[in-house]
Amino acid sequence: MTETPRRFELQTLKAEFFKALGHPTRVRLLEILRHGERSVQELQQSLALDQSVVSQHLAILRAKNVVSARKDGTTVRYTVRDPAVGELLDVARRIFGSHLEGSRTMLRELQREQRRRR
Amino acid sequence: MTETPRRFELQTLKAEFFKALGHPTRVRLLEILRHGERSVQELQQSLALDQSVVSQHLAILRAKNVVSARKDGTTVRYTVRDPAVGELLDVARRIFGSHLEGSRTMLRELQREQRRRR
DNA sequence: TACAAATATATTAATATTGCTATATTCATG
DNA sequence: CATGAATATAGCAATATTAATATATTTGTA
Repeated sequence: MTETPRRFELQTLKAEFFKALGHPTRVRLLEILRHGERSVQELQQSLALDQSVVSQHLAILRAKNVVSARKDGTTVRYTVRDPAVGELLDVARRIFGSHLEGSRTMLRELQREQRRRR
Repeated sequence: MTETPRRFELQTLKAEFFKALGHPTRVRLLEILRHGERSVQELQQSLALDQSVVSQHLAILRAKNVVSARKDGTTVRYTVRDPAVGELLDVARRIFGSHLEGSRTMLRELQREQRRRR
């Protein structure tokens, strides 16, 4: 019953978790949610995105256990499940604050890619 | 010049970074590399994977500036660019250590999915 | 019951990522 | 310069993710 997950599976879990954070919209959602509970509507307004888009990304975060939902009448309020998620975001911020050369290069590349795609 | 919002791009950078960690093989690579420099060969042997598979994942980590490569004769040695990456892995570990219910559920789901796929 | 508000889910076409296998590239040495 | 060793990259089919739109579901209220 207390069978410890094999190493491989643990790493898959971690990977899945990181993958859940691997989308700009979801990062934006979490940057808001880390400061407290928010309804879908509030999130939608903050991000200025379509309702279904927001719900879809929230569903992904829910599926990966990053956030949890609480129903209150017809509105659903989301919270970050573990405050450690905030730490992840902070660490990421620090990383891009520190070795700027790398991130600058990445920025340029991202911009070039985006241009190419239009 | 239309100046694109800076915040958005920062979050895209973060997302790209997390995406780089969003694969079991890459998590495994980083769990080794965080303890010090390793050659491709060493990594390949530790993970028991094909050479080209390892190189491909290393290329992705390089592209996202997670690791850097140093050439030494015909062998290439990789290191983690920022020790903060180790912190990310630790935080992830803590997350899966704490709210076990969630991760257990995720584990079961992952296993079910894997079975379904065969 | 009917209706509106707030969310969620289904569908699907466009893109992106994976996992292979095969082929290049780079570098040291005879 | 031919060769072998260590890495890297190309090419491509199979999957997975995304974005956009349409449709459901759930809940409160008249």
